[in-house]
Amino acid sequence: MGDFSIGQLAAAAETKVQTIRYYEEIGVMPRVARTGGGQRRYASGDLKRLAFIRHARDLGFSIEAIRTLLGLQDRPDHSCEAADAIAGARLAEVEQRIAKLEALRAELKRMLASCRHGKVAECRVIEVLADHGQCAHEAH
Amino acid sequence: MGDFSIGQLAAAAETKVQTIRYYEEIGVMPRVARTGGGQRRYASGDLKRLAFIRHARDLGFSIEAIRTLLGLQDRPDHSCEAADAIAGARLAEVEQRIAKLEALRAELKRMLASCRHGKVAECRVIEVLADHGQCAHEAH
DNA sequence: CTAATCTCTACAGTGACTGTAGCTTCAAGG
DNA sequence: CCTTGAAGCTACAGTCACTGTAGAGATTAG
Repeated sequence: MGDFSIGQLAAAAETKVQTIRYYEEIGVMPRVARTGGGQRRYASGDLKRLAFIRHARDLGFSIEAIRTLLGLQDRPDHSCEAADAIAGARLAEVEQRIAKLEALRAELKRMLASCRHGKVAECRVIEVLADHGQCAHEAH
Repeated sequence: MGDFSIGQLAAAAETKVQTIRYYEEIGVMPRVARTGGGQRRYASGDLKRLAFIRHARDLGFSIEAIRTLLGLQDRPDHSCEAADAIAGARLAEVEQRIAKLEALRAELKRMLASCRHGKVAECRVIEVLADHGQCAHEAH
């Protein structure tokens, strides 16, 4: 069971060294024991915690949400309702974001398709940007 | 035609007053004339420029991209190639983002669907977050 | 023992705003 | 003309989640 330096931990979790120190500072990673010279030494449990955090971040959870999820992990007997609520909220966010981006994609495609690739004066891309009224979708 | 205060301009463009001052500071909005007492007074051309910026921002263009697009507007005889390139790059970004979010949505749905809503100890949501290996998609 | 690599702290910078404090100016009503 | 309340002014701090830098000290392989 490991006795990693911060660099080894970073490599193992595909993170940057600074990010780990930042996580320690904001309290989502623990303040671990130090060598005589003051360098951090991590164990395998710390790697698991960091992997959890990174994975949740990759899924777009905020640090605050992760803080709650980490807190839940420490109370295994508790109902997981709160975890479900957080994941559910994240799903709703993602679905909204997708809908918005799809409208945006359509708009950009339309813009690009109608451009005749001539002079700026008659460029549809510039024109559409200048006049919201020419947008197909009112959404944004 | 117009002789707006900053508040009226903000209302007309559905922006905040501070945002307009920020745009002035970073040089995408002009430093306009002031009243004797030092308050900004805008004309209709300024509203058009602000609307252009806001619309482009709503479509997700960065301020740097917008700076270039605004520069192009001032050279109507120039080819609009650069504008097309910027819009094309934005479209590619949006498509990538959508693909990533769709993978994410699938992941979150799977997580939530397999949770039995019991104790934290056997919660699939927590479990999947802890172990990346349980993800269906390797993408992220 | 030395040289190369790593790690340390502390702080500044990113993007695109947003919010706050403590003032001054403006416009409308009396 | 005067007051009052809303709106404007500057300057700066805060947001989020890192990322980068400087200048020092620690560790490790040869």
